[in-house]
Amino acid sequence: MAETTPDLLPLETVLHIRDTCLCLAAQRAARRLARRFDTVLRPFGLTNGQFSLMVALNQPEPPPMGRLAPFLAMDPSTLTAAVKPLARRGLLVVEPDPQDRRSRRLRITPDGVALMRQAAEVWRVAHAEIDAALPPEVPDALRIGLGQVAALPVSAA
Amino acid sequence: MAETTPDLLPLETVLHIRDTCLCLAAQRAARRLARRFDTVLRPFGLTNGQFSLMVALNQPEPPPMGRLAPFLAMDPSTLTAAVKPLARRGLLVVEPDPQDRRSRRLRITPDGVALMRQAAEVWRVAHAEIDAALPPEVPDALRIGLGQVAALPVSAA
DNA sequence: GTCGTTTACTTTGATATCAAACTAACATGG
DNA sequence: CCATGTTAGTTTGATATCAAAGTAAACGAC
Repeated sequence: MAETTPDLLPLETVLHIRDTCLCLAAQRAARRLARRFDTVLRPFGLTNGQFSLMVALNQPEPPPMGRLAPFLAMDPSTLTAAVKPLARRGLLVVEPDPQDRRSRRLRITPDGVALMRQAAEVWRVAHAEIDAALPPEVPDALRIGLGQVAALPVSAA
Repeated sequence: MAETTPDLLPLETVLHIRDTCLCLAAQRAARRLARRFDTVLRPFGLTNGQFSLMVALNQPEPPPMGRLAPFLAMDPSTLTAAVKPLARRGLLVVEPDPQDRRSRRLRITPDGVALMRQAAEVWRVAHAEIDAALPPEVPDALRIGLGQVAALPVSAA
């Protein structure tokens, strides 16, 4: 009787991690939501992340990248990369800040606004479907909890 | 007085999306958690996603990729790519299933088990820190809510 | 048996993600 | 001034992510 399987971690450890790890739970839920929004936004050539970024640009003053990255909880270099396809399509323009030439502000263009008007409507429909598919108390509970997780410090106290 | 800003979306629309979009909230929280676990797992050369995958391999029967992808809510092609660096390091081996040669099972190696024994301990510490940093009712509420989101169908009903 | 269909996975091409190292510009102490 | 330190973004290299198209094997109807 050949030994084909190496020793494993204790089963209880594995089940404990699988059932309690918030990182895994968040990744799974985030992927599922991302795929749903990617699907409905595909007619506009936008991904869920591009949509969220474009929403954040709807401010009277074009926000500098240094404010957007923390808001989206993403690395500055990720934002640099994310801007490129949107700028290439003319949905936003990158403007150096005259007051501080290190800083770059992202300004949504009229084309970007026009696209987002339509995209916001399909967002509304898709989000209503998700809200309706969850038990009524879940969406708000998630907003509160996810907000507190996003507000956690990057490293341990 | 030059017009420098194009028309924007209605402010109330933007604020509504920003404050209620579960997709954005999940992405932000997932990124924050991912970065924290990436940090503590870095000494082992593992990312949070690699850790979750390796945890899932601790089964008496090596699971086929076709079961792992849905469990992790990821695309099969993403799993194919994720396996490569782990196989290259000898932490797992890919075994064609003799019963169905289309199917491939992922078997954790003794090296993989040894690494995961250590990694599981830092996971425990890091996760306890996160639990402690959140209001006491939040972690369980998130587990429930995130589980229900992950269980949503990929496309709308 | 064999042809069409379905299933399991891979490949390709594009974007997403971050760490580390880098550049440019501001800021400040001397 | 200017030398030093800090801040804002970018680049590079690696992995992560998915859609679309492709390959190979199993299945099912006939």
